[in-house]
Amino acid sequence: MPSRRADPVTVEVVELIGDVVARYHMEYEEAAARHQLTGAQAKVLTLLSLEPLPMRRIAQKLRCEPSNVTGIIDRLETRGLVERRPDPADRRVKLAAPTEEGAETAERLRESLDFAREPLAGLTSEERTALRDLLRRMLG
Amino acid sequence: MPSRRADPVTVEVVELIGDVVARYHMEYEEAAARHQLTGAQAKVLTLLSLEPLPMRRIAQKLRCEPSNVTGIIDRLETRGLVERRPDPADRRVKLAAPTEEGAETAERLRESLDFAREPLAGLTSEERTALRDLLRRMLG
DNA sequence: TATTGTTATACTCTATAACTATA
DNA sequence: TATAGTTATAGAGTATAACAATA
Repeated sequence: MPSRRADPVTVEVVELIGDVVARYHMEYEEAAARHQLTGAQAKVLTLLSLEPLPMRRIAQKLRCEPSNVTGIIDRLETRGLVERRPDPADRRVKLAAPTEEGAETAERLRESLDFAREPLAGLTSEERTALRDLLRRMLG
Repeated sequence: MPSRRADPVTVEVVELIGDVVARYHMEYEEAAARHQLTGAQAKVLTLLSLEPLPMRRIAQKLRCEPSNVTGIIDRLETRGLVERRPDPADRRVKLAAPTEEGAETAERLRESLDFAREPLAGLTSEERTALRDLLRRMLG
């Protein structure tokens, strides 16, 4: 039960992280919307652009129930961005994979996702490295 | 159009921030769920625990349409955590305010929201200060 | 029997548009 | 007329439970 009173610096860091989270989400949703995608759809399309995945694996990555993935993939498939392929090794499995258009959309999405790239540009190279090391240590 | 290729350190910092965001959200939703609240309900209850607000102001803070706030407050009110009060200065306005139970719930929620407090404990005082300064500069 | 994906259902959050009561 | 809040509606994401096909 880590409910000890935190020191002022820790409190401020937590608040700043809250600001970062809010800003990240806003920019992510906006970037997705620019491509007529919801946040969840953008996330899945980005995942699949790295490698095709079984529905089950997508649910695990999203930390949601598999039944939800059906709808998300349905909507991406309707738009021609994703397709379902059989898995030769297991006929129960369906592999979701981006179409050519889906891959292009994922690439444009990645390019337009500049979160923290611009704000980070205001830091010196040494500061960015220091930030990286601190975040690494924080995340364990 | 800031689509210049980012240096490797920047890319890694962006990824780390993505990890922080994911973890923050997971822990926030879990803390809310422990009190039978959704993320949106927890956010609103926390806002109102600082000061009662007109419906319109809540929508602005949440960056959503005012019509959505009606439902969120409805559900909090049904559970006896929030109440709507008239605004003496403008009879069109309704002020949402936590009940006593709502205030207690908000307080317990705050205590259980230990995100980054534990991970931050692994850093030295100097490191936390450095992290604070870097995040401040990053957020401008 | 166990697993994969789907369907059916219900709830929450979301935006849009139309409505009401005030101002 | 303009503003605050609500209602009505529709779409998306979520969890739960039950189901078919396959392992």
